[in-house]
Amino acid sequence: MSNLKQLAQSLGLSITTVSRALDGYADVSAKTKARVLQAAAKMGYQPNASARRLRRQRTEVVAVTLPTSPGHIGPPHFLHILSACAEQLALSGLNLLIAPVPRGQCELEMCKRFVDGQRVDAMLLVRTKRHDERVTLLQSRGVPFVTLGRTESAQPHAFLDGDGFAGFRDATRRFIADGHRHIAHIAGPQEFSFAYHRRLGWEDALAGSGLPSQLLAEAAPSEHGGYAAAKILMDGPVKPTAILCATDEMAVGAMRALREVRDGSTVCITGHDDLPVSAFTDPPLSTMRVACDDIGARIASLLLRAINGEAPESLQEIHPVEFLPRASHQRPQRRAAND
Amino acid sequence: MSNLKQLAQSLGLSITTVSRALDGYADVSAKTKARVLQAAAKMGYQPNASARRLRRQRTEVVAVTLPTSPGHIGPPHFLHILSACAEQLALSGLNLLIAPVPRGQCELEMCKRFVDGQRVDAMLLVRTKRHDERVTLLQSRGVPFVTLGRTESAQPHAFLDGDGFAGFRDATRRFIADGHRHIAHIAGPQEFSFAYHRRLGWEDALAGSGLPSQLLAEAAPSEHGGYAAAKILMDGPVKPTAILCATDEMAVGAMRALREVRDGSTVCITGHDDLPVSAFTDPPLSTMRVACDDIGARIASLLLRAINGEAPESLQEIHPVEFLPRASHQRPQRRAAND
DNA sequence: ACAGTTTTTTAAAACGTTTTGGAAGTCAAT
DNA sequence: ATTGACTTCCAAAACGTTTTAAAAAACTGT
Repeated sequence: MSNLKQLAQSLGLSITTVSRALDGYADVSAKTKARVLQAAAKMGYQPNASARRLRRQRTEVVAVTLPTSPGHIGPPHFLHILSACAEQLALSGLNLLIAPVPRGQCELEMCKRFVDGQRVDAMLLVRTKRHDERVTLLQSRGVPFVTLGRTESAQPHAFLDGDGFAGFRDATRRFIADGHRHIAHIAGPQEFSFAYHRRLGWEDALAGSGLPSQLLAEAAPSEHGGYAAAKILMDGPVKPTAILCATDEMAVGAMRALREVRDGSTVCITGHDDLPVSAFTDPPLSTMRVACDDIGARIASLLLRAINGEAPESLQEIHPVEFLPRASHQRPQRRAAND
Repeated sequence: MSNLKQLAQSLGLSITTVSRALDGYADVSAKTKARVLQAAAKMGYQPNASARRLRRQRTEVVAVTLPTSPGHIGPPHFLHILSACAEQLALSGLNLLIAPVPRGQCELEMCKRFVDGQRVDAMLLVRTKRHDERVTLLQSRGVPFVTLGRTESAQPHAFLDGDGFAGFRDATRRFIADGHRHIAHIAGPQEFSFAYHRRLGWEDALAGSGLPSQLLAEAAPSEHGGYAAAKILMDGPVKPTAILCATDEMAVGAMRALREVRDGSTVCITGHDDLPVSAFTDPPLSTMRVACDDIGARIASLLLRAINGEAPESLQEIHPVEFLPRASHQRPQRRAAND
């Protein structure tokens, strides 16, 4: 509505002086500075974002494209992370822009528009694939970016990841120690980095104990995917006594499938992500989470450092995954009597 | 990277001609247009967004601030809606910008920055309150906007809402018809428009049958809120035999509280929103949803019409709410044997 | 070959900011 | 009074588009 020119005119000052006063330069007298600040506050002046961006050649925007699988938007736990990340970025004057990817459009196209249209200073990539063309694109364009989850890109890039391999390996070992011999895994689509590493962890533990790893089902990372996969596993010749699910959502689906098998046996189950709902399932779902309270903030910090030109090699973090024991991973015992 | 000037130079044309060719004006010869288009495609030219916005005086951006309650981001079902909305907006060249509100910052401040910084052509408001200061702000600024949920603003504004009143009234009547006499309601914070109307619906049905409406508990719209509220209700002097929860999330929490009461009785329960998880709880949660497949698209359409200057009075939609019967609202019967 | 008409191209202004490089004013020291 | 240093201010350029208004070029029919 109001712009610098009007503000300057109303004060009898030049545009330059007003601009500098607002930006807190030292070469404007204390008196005029106060006058300008007051007037600006009174008429609610806010600099026009487009003009500022055009002149400054930076947007102060970090974008993340949010993939929306058919009828399903990325796991809710992304949003907690993004929210924390936005909060931290805001401290440095950066805005986080979440852009849902329309079903028709491919995500790469969207990245291209952001980058080539110079709409962003940096990008955040979630749902990274082992071979991710978004990474290739951004590397070729020289745009700073951070991925949530590793990739197998030849050229190093900034990322933050949880140690899904160790998490699933250790959880599997725990089942083995508990006497389980038929331990299944409901895996996410293996092109995704996170799903791949989790499967590898499960396999590694089984191999370490000389157990076979044929109780594997791959499915969409949703309740329905977990449900369908568990159905298949329970209909197989060898019934699992324990199942590790790649995500909590899948575990919730799988639990329903297990309830539908009424042979008196109990199948132990675990998930990953610690969704809010997981503490409220029946039985409460034992799960895992990246053992770091502020992944969001850490990602923000990586982004800032990437924007400042730090080398990708020094912007890579892998955080341990912690196990959250609740009821669902334990053998029946007196669970029914307790909770 | 590349701009119009470079493109024009490389073609031996003026900036004007190139620009007009790309925009498909009729006053540029077919031959040169083809030449320009080809060259632009080859060097991957994308107009600089800031420059274009500055000149055009519009941003082609619609923003929605996403409130993030402490440690909790707005219900996941918002995101489905937003995603569909983004998809539809994209068809008209508009981008949907989701901006999580940092915990420290108040949402109103954020709206102000968007509006006064001329960062948006319109805004979408979710989690509307009965008396919403964001509405007042936007009205005073004359910025087009649509709210998801009514408000009690004196001045009319564009909105889309579900008929939560009728939904909860009818669900309550259904319980009454089933013979229930102690029907509780776990309500959301009453400053929120949706929570208020749902409670009114419940009360209306009770009053219509001469039943008292003292079995009311208000709580945060989360699993934990529902859990705590149900605990209180079940500890009261008069135990409910049925509970309507304002949201599915609250219902999930309440179901856990009900499981912890082991007196052999079964309490019927319903939610609202039809979250993905609700079909997988035990028992599957009977719930409600706005009976409209494409709320997101409808919101997008309202936004576009608001941007085009249509009067708010003609941009108000209230959609019926449909009941989704699953198992949780039914008296025990042979539920255990079925699923 | 010329005026009239239509098609095709372009120079220049504008959008609202930031920033560069001085200019004008003030003050102290000579 | 003049110099130099310092403070305070400002004109003008620049960012990359779109758009207005007009120039140039290419056709008409005579």
